[in-house]
Amino acid sequence: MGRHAPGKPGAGEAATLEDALELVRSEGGRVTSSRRLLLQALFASSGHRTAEDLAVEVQAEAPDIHISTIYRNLEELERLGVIVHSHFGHGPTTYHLATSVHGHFVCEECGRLIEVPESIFDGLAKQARTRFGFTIDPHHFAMLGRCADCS
Amino acid sequence: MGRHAPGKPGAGEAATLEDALELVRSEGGRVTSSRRLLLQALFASSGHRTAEDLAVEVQAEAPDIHISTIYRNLEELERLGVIVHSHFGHGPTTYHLATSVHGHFVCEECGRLIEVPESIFDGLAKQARTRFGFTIDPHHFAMLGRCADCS
DNA sequence: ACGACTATTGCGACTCGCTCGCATTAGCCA
DNA sequence: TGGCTAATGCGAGCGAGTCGCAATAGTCGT
Repeated sequence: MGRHAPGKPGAGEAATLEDALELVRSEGGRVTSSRRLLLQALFASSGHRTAEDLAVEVQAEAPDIHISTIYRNLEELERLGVIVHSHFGHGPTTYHLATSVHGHFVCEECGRLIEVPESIFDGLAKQARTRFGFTIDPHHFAMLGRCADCS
Repeated sequence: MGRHAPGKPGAGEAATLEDALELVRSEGGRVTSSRRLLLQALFASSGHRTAEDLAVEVQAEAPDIHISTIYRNLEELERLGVIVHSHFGHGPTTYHLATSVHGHFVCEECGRLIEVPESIFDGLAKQARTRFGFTIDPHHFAMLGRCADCS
């Protein structure tokens, strides 16, 4: 816990919806209803959500909120460090709160997602660094393969 | 060496263009000029090629060959085990001969690609299997991060 | 060498997941 | 209350494929 996407100045974390809105405000952003609804959706379920998915939920409350607004807000919230996104093989980008960063294994056959502690990548990270000077980011892209049921 | 994408029945490898065409023929496929030109392009350079990229090269010889034909042939050649594809973060799918399968590190900042031996994933593979019953496929999707220059 | 059979092709239309420009709306602060 | 400008809705566009269909062309048996 306590880690977020690296490198962005002014990034911070938010444990509650109000914290997140406060963070938006403190950066000169405005608290709009689309922002609030989007954050509500994100805080309501702890899982991985696609933009489409979130749009449907937000639009249940306010049907006029456009998908492009969702994307723009997701981008902004990520810049602020409130959320992070990951890619699971084929299929759309998923977003979740930055408070729970972890690695992902995704089954190429059935699509099943397994959340794994980032520490499982420690050995690989070390080798990558010493042998190739490369710093891996195990969170951003999932590791693909086959789950127990499919292999 | 000697390993290819797992699981496909009838899969084989081809060391030369003629071997590959023979394999196509032996599976009831036809040796067409688009097939031959595509394989020529693939054998000519050992790197990672996108479909677009290959299309341009093929079309230099035969301008009428449509991009959809390229995609269909790439799919078929992969089914036969002649080539494999990988995904490098954002950006299009890349294809290369199955004779050199390896892992990939891709820099999220500058896009640089580092080819790494699959053995670097051995420790992770073992942990993934014992702790989660998950068999990783380190070739299909690249591991993202930062290269020495960008970190 | 000739058909017939059917794999393959070219073409165009379409999808998915975004991304962008632009005119309008609406937060926020004085 | 007004003004400044961030944010929004809308629609068009884009990259990377994917698909149905009618026309074409390899291959094989004779």
